[in-house]
Amino acid sequence: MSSLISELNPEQFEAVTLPHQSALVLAGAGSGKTRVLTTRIAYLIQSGQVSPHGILAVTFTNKAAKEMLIRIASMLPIDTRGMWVGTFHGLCNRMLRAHHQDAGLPQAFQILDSADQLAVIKRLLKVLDADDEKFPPRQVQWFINNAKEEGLRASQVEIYDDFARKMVEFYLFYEQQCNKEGVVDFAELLLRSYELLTRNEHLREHYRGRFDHILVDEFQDTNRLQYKWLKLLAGNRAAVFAVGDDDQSIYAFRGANTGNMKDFERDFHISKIIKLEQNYRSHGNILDAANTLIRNNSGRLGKNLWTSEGHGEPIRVYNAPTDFDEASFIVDEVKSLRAEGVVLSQIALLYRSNAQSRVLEHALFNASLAYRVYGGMRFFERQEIKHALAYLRLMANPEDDNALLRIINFPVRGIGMRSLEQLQDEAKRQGGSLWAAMQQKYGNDAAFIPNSGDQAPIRLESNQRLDKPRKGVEGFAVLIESMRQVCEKLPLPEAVEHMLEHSGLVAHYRAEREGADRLENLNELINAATGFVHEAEDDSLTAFLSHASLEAGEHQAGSGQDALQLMTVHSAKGLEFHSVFLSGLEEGLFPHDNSRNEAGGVEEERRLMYVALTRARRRLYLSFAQSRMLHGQTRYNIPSRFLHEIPDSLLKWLQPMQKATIRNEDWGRGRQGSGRVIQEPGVQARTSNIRDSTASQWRIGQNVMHAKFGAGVIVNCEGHGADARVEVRFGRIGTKWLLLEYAKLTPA
DNA sequence: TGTATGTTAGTTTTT
DNA sequence: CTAACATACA
Repeated sequence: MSSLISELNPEQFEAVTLPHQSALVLAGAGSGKTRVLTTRIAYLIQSGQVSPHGILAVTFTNKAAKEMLIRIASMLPIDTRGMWVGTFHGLCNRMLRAHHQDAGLPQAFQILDSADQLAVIKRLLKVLDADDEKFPPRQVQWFINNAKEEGLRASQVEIYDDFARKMVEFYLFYEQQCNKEGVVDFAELLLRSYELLTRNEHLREHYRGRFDHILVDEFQDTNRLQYKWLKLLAGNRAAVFAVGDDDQSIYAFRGANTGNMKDFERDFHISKIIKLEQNYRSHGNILDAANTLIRNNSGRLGKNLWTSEGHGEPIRVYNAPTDFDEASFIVDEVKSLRAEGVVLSQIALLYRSNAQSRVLEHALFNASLAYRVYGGMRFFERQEIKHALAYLRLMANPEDDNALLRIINFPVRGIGMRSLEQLQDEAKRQGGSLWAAMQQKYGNDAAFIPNSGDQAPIRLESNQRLDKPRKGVEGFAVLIESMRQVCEKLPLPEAVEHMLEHSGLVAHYRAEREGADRLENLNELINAATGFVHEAEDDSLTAFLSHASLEAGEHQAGSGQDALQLMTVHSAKGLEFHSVFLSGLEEGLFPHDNSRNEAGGVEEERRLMYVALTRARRRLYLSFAQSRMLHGQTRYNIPSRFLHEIPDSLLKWLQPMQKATIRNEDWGRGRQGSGRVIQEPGVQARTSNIRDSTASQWRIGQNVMHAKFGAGVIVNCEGHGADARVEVRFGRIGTKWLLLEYAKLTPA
């Protein structure tokens, strides 16, 4: 026991050993948040205050949940598999599976991921003959999810105009369709579970009696519904231990509600907030930069990171003429870092939006530096995997129209629009699923399924193709039903293999020119099933399908080789690196243009910046480019306001290497007025102070100052003499056309 | 039914 | 500029 808690600092110790009461722990970046959370769980169990059974710990990502379980297992000699540790969605799924009848769901209900959900909505809008100009499917999806995350059913949504009326109508149809098919989307998992506990007093009391301690990770990311769910589950008995950091709330755009922290204080009568402010990750300068920056936000709960380590190196800032130069600067620095002995996997290249990775990748590729981009297509989202899963889903739950439509003619088996329309009409007439309509049309199971009942299972040798004798819709129905019968009796991996072979998927991709990768992925699906059977408590097909929906899998097969890490700032949250390059620090990019109009948008961007800064342990580079190719156009941006929010004393402005291509413009020096130009070996001073004022004082890309609007950059020029006008992009105001004769512009 | 061309949008993302 | 999506055509 003492070994568990002996190495904690006083605040961590207090948090870990808190008696049975609800608490809010404000855990700064790198302050040992996960450690506190898992150590508390171990402490509670080891000290006999609670059994593993009485704990519920919830996180947002599968990765975090897995990490938590691993750490608990390393501290305690217990089997963690039965513990209620998981994501909100995972735990809700678990609850709904256990009480599917009470929740009004079929036993094998399937989970729709976002893409599936969108497909259902598109289908529905088509059936309703909705104008997809006025009602884009994505917006309908957004509306429905938003409503659900507010805890509202279609019948409960307030209708304030015709548009909302239409949206609610779609929502209602969508609800009915999902119920008919026995499918639930992500938000539905939460909402169903919430409603189940609300309505069913018996169950509510059961779970309230069971969970003495509820622990919540990344509490600042909870949405309204998740908060209500927690509150409902906790009742007035459980101790809720919420850990979070309001300064790292970067998901408001998807419903995260920082207000939950303040509500939590009130609703759970939190008398004292424990703050973890000692940072074990970064050197002082980095923390000072982050602290100063975030102080510009209002309504913070308040927190200041500190370290017992020294100041460390200054933060390096680089002002590049173009995005291309910025990339090559990064490449050069990475090379010298590597020469100093920093491994590539400890270096991160961060950017605000994915589009920015392109120019970086290009430069890295040319320099033959190994890199890995995060955030691409994930395993269970791949087309071929989606197809395979659709077969499995249809076998598990034939009412799943979405799955059926995906594969009824894939691989092609001669089912065209006409047969499909007939089927859909029939389904509409019956008010049932497509599968049901199929049976109606082609007779019931017994009539068209060979070898059903108690006879020996169909023998499926590789030379015997089931889909050969019967074509079209009937053939498809026979195929699915016979595969279902066979797979029922097989262990999961073999069932998957059987399906892959007999569905024709393998043959299809084998015939395809570019199908090798897809075949490999299909093979990997069998491996995934094998792995799942070994790890999971429940190794049924339904459980595997839930797993596939809830856990889309690692982004890419980690090649394992040492490589640079490229990712958005969002995906870097929770990670740390020896060295971090943050590129594209420009107004319009970071903070992003689209955030400027949103309420609290810039503050969220600032929190994002805060997250970015605090990823670095030892060395931090900030860079921006004066011109950048975006959407096929060259954009001229001014440096990000965030750069100006970091004290000069922490920064070291690097100078570009002198190259033959350097243009004689006013780049290559530090921020105006800073006067802090520090030379370092290998880096030369700015090219020249001499400006050719006669030729073109005002040129595109020129930085200027305006008395009223402040710093800007010229993005366009036209006219001559008294008519001469320039278009200037200012940070906050946007772009303006100014007559040179009147606007008092000065070069900056 | 698949290809070919045109159109349009283009933050962040986990479940 | 590109990639994804949609509509048009063979």
